Amino acid sequence: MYSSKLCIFVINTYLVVTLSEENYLKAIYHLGKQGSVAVSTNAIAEKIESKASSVTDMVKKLAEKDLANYVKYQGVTLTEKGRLIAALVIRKHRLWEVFLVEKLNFTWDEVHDVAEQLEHIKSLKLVNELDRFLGCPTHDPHGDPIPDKDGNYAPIKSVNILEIKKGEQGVLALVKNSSDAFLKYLNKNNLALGDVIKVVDFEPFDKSLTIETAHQKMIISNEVAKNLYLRL
Amino acid sequence: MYSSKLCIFVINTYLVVTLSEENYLKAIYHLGKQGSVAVSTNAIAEKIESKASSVTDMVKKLAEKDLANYVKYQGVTLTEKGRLIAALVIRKHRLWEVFLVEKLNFTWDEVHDVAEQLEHIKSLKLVNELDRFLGCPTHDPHGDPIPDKDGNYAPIKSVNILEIKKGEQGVLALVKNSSDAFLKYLNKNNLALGDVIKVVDFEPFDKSLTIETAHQKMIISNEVAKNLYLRL
DNA sequence: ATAAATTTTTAGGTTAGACTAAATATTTAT
DNA sequence: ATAAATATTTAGTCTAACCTAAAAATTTAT
Ligand SMILES: [Mn+2]
Ligand SMILES: [Mn+2]
Ligand SMILES: [Mn+2]
Ligand SMILES: [Mn+2]
Repeated sequence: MYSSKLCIFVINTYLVVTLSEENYLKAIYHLGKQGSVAVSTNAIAEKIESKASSVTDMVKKLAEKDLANYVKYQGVTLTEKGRLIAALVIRKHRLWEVFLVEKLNFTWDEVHDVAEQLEHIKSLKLVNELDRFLGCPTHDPHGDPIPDKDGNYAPIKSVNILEIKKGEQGVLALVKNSSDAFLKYLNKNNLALGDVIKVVDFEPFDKSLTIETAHQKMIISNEVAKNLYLRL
Repeated sequence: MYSSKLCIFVINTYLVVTLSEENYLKAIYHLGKQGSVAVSTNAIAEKIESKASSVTDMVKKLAEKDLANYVKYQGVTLTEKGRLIAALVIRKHRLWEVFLVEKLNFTWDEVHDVAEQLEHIKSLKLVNELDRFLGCPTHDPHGDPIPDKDGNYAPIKSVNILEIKKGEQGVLALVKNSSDAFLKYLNKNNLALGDVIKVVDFEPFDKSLTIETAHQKMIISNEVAKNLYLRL
């Protein structure tokens, strides 16, 4: 998907991207389908918890460095370079999350803040050795795919639980929301990645769902259901 | 050595110390016997590769935060708080160095730069779990002691090879210089931590030393000898 | 004891990355 | 089509962490 020439370029320029720039690239990547769809400065500001005016400044700098495409009033996309750097930051983030859960006894709701720091550590050897040490995992503790060293990952094949027919079941493979509140809700209700979940009933009134797991039968709100993805 | 009240205080204020402040605290700690002996702004500037005028600014800020004691023209020492924070940063640095060597196939000359980044990651759980995961090591890959969670470590009991009598031997336990050049010299000459080294002869002319290991007999310069410490 | 050399501080300036408030462009509603 | 609402950019500030050059203090040499 990315040329090896580009990879080598990025590897060499890699070190001159600041922590703040990495966070912007990541935000644009996440908001705009890997940076391919234009995102507004406002959307970025909200994601990054800053102000639109700060985003305008930074986005100009990214365009200057050929990491983003920016047209006034028309939003931002990523260049190939920008997209690859973003993917490599996300790769590190997710590998560190695996490390924290698998090796250091963190729970899936504890890893994100620390991974936000670790994702900025700059060392190619570190990330590649970490990958090897963890057994080259393909998914992080929340079911998100881990990009390989070229920034690529297999397309997600899980489907939202709301699109599954009554009576059918699947394995919980991905949670689309990694917020503390949501993950703690799942913990409290004994729902974890890998659980087999069966859709028992759908309530048209509030669009809630009755589901059944090995442990229990329970009702989940539409809001919760939106964030649960199953592998069939 | 540190009161637990202080530890709790530091744990709570910990997060408001910047990366740059941590580096200054570490420099003062290393230059002035754990910060107990006054160090000059020039010495700090050289260590940190900055300018004395920048150090003066920062040192005022550290004094402001009650992390350092600073009297104009008379150098800097650390307060108890400053000393503990410095020790905890060094703890992280050395634990990460162990991790890199033991788990990620780094060599002892490759770890320092990455550890310089990792030492600033802020998470109490991370450092304590890392410690446990590594089996609570007491020394890093260069033989330096690892402070415990209260910042304490056992006094070093190794002795410089120049102080050992002809004919006696010991185990290489510490290298006082972790520069790339020095560690690569040791690699090239097959000298590693844990090796048994015997002092065969001392040459008064240039103060060089003839030593013998399991693999070889060789001459080392006084410059090299100064950095080798043995456990008897 | 005084002058010279050295060290340290002060004064003033730069840059990255943030902010607020005002100006301008775009979108939505009438 | 025009006005109102919303989104975005510009202009001007701020702070942390650096810097250089000049001033002041301290140390060393005569
Ligand atoms: Mn995360
Ligand atoms: Mn995740
Ligand atoms: Mn080191
Ligand atoms: Mn070390």
